[in-house]
Amino acid sequence: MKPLPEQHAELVEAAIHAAQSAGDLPAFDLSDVPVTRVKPNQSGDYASPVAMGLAKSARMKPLDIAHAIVKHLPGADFVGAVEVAGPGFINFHLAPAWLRDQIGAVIAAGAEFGRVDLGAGKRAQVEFLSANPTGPITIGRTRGAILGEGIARVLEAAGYDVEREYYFNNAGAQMRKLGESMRIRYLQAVNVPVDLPDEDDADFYQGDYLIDFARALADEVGDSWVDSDWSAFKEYAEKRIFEWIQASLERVNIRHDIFFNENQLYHNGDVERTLKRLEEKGYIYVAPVREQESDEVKALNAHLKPATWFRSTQLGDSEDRVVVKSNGDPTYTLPDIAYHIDKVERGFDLLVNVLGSDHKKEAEVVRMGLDALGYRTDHLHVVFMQMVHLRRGGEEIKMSTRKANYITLDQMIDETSADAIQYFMLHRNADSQFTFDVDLAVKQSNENPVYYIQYAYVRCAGIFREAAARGFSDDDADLTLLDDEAFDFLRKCLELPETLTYAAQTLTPHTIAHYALELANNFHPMYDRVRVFAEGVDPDVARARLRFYRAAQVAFARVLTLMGMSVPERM
RNA sequence: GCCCCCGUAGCUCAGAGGACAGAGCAGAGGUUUCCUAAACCUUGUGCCGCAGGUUCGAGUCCUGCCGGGGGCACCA
Repeated sequence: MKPLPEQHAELVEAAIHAAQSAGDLPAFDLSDVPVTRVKPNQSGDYASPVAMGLAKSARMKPLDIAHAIVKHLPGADFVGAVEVAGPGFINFHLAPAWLRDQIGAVIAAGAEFGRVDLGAGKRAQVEFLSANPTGPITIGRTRGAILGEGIARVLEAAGYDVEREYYFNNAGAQMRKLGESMRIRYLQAVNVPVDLPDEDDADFYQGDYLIDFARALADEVGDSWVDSDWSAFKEYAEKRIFEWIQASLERVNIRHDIFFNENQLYHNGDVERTLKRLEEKGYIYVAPVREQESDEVKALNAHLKPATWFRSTQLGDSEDRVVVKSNGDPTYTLPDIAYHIDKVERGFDLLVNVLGSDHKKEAEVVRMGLDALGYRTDHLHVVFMQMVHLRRGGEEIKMSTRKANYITLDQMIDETSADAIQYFMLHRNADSQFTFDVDLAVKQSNENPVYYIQYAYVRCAGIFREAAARGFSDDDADLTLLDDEAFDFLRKCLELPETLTYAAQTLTPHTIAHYALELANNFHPMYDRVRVFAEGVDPDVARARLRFYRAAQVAFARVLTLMGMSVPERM
């Protein structure tokens, strides 16, 4: 279904052209026709303030323009009463008959309800999580995972063909440290004396999980690995951690389509090729320090081993960036540019990358790298997210990843629920910090939006259980008997297409969470008054209401699914 | 120092250039012969950080300032 604001805008545009042809409006260029939703305390459902904006170019009073537009407005099944109000607003009321038909339309759409064709025929890729396999998914990474998956689902609902990708690096220094840490834990497990690095050692992974892995490994191979070096242990730890990550993700219904290993960019020569191409374009130089440094600094550092620099200042950067260190190893930047070239060359229409806001600079430099080589980057969007704080018992919990002072996704799920995590991780704008309140997430009351939303669906399901028990059917329901309050709720349901469109365009899945809460907010008070099986309800009215609740149920199932939440029949 | 984000009700936060600024929670009081009370009803709250500007119209866009957070590696 096309969003209603868009449908109204098309009518208004047609009306303006018709009015111009008829001489009721002068000729002028028309850009976008604005249509907004009308607030509940105003008259109408949708409104266009277009007349005010045209007053200058048409050299007419807004009210006269509005009347001219209304006069030439083409008919449409969804348009009921139309009025001009205030300084020149054109207010549209949805047609009652059309509204009644939407109940059947929503039911027929089912799981597809609200779908829009914004991305029809287009391919999108969402890269998210992309954490190196050095440890389990912590609460911060969870936000990235839920956000990425939320964006992917929104894009799918907006008609895109979506691929989910996980980019990882299992070759760098961090992985070597992991292997070393694992080796130490293994030696401990087989009772070989070994110095345990102290807890401030930045090279040592403190997590208990390595102790568990080491015990398991010792049970498996005995002490036959005591002379192995870090790489064997790295392999083992990596395998176990990846299994763990995927099992955790499975619990929140996240499955990536592609796992992209940074290594392949080295093996297939992409990294080297990227460097060469940048060099050919004159963006590369080799020197001990940045070429912008003073002669004094240069002379002072002339004896140092040179590094390879990307002249990003030519593309507006504040300083040039190292792409190959003086020891010959590339920095993260170079393979990252190569990776993005690969992504762009795979021909997606939309590329989304979910990153922590500490990667802002890096993302800019990668974009500059693509610009330098002439790749398009306008379809590349990076969604940055800020940190998650954790609160339990009214107190903030401090977390540090390396020091094993973290909380894993698994722990969070066990302590709260997968549904709570989905909702809370999604409900705030990505680029704002937010605090996950463990106590609130498990609270079974109206303080907790998770249950409030799910309960709306459960209440619908309850009605149909009752109907089945009584053998009462909604066939041939006469919807003219349906209550105004129910239609108000239906109007809210019909906002899903425009909400989805907006969420997809701005890559803001939190708007869906807000919408879901609004929907529940509109539902419960109505449910309280619009009863199906209560004393004194005429059977024909009951039939109409039952039919309506079928549509309401579809709407709640849809928003819950969009948020990755479960759709419980009972609570 | 440079860059990014934020500043809206007591709290947490929505807000897509349009009409009188809006949700949830917290506070106070009430509701159950009825499909689950994980619910409902009633009730108060705003110098939208400050100052300019653009606009017919600014919480929304621009500039400056103040306050808070984050980022600015030959780490990933």
